[in-house]
Amino acid sequence: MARPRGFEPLTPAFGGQYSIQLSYGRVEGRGSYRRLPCSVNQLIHLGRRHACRVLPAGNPLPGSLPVCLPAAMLFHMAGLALPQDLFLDIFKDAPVRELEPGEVIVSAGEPATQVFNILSGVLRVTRTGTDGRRQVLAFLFRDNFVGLTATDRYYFSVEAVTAARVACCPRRQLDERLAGDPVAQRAFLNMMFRVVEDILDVVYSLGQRTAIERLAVFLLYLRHWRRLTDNVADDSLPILQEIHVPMSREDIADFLGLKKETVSRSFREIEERALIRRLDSHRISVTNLTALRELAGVWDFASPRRVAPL
Amino acid sequence: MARPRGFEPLTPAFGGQYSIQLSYGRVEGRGSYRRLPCSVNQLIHLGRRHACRVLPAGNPLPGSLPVCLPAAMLFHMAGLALPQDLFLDIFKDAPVRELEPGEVIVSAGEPATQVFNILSGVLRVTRTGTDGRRQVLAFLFRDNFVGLTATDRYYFSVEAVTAARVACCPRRQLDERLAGDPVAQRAFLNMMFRVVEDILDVVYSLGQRTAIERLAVFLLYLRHWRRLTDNVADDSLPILQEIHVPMSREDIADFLGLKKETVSRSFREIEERALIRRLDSHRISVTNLTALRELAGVWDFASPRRVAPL
DNA sequence: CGTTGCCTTGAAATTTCTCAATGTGAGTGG
DNA sequence: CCACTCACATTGAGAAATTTCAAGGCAACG
Repeated sequence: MARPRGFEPLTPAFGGQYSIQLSYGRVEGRGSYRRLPCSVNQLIHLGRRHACRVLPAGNPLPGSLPVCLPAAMLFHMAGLALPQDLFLDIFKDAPVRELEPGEVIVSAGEPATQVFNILSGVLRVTRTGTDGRRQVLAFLFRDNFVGLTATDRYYFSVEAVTAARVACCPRRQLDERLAGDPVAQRAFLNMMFRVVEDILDVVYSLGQRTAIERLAVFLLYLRHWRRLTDNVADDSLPILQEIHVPMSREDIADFLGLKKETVSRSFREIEERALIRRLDSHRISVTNLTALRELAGVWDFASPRRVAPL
Repeated sequence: MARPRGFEPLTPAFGGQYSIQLSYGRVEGRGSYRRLPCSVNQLIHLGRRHACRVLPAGNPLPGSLPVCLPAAMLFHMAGLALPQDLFLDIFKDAPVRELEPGEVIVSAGEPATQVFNILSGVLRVTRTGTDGRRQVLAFLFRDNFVGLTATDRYYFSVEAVTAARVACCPRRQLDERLAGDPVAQRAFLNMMFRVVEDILDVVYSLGQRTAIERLAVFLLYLRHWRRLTDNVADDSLPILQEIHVPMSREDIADFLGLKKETVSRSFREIEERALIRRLDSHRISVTNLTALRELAGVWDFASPRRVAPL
């Protein structure tokens, strides 16, 4: 089945129920990557020639409602291995899963039986509404941890953005570890504080910043993570001049609360202001870091990550 | 000094440094409520006749940057007293502070020495950027707890929206309590999970929902809190038909990432669709709850608040 | 060398914001 | 008791930002 001109390709395969989002229209059905849930003509007749993406329908969770509710516990670790990350030893002998781009390791609605630690690669944490709108809640990098929830089911999905390696550990094991070790539990709690702070920054961004400012913050955020994952101590090292953008424009858009076209245009505007140069669509060279920071309103993310001593 | 026609009144007094925000323009200076930091003519000459509000300048924190960084640890308790809220006894003999509307109990940048438990009234948690943009991170209701941070300074401000009563307790006391009682610490950790879930809902709202949808969610959220604070068991009780909106349009706007005019217009649109009636500006009568829930995409907030048993 | 899977760009539509003016209800002083 | 002021709230009109829809562009791949 050839893709008609103007149609965008579909995102990689999922299993199960789909909703096809055609900017405001919606069809439901079953299908997989190569096989559309309905004919292309049917899509066209639905009013728009611009089928965008196939998303798994956001599953309403038992006892609660689609999206606005308890979403997830996820969390960023401090990045660099800090002394208080004491509970990490549970991952020492844990089995490692190799992920292909697009592969799903956590599906919203499934029982939350496992927790994960990212060894390499980039993943995204998403929440999709029943109407197909998707919010990327976070990107996960090396040494990030994800999977714990307050309730017994995941309220978010986690998919690989790039090829990735992930250590998997039964959730019960973590629970037991924390129950038996108050120090580890305290470390865990401290990390939660940082997570909350990080998410509140996202709230500020989404609520107050303009599109171009959000993108500027995002670029600095990627630069920051690059620095952490590669253990670059010096902030001014030339290797940091280039920012690697592993995720698609669509992922960025869903993270920043924009549309992919707006993300493209914001990239262009930042480039026109001579703050960056686009080497290719996944590599950015920063030509004026100071101005980029000013635009973002953020100097650096390497702020007090260390937790106040107990 | 008479207020010229067209000018909006200034918000109540703060101490210290101010920034006057006149939609995009900005002056700095010192002053108090009645005495402007500069003459009205000076304001007018700055370009716009529409002085809006006096805000304390968002203070850049030492070692980090203005806004995007570690913002705050705050958190919502489950509302109803749940068995796992074991650490609350530290507030039993704590001194109680009576707050007037607008009174500040936590200022961003100050050392984080106290934690608070709300006994009655409504407060708001805010983060203000150096350019005067303000994001309301959360509203606090009865039995909410606020004040703990990962670092030793507050990264947010807390002010009273209505008259309120707040129990104050030294932070050290809470730290000691948690250090000595793993069960309380686990309860605390579980509450943090719920906080993260709540905040991620806000992220979804700000990123994906339209103005009118955000307002619909917000109304349901207020209804939910009314239910919790007043211990209304039955969701369909007529007392819940009326929603009390204690905060100003500006507060709502800064919470939802909109402007106050947009909030007003969204209220009107929801009213025109016959989902609500505006009794007065602080009281809303819900005429079609089902439709309101559909608009919000949220059925209820009373979802799994209880944490999975340890 | 055409297909595939993104990315970019343009133009028009829509939403939200800005600016300005007016409305309202609760106090307040004459 | 009656203006008046004050502190918001509402509304309208035009501007700006963002999204929608449409059409190409480009690099990788078989």
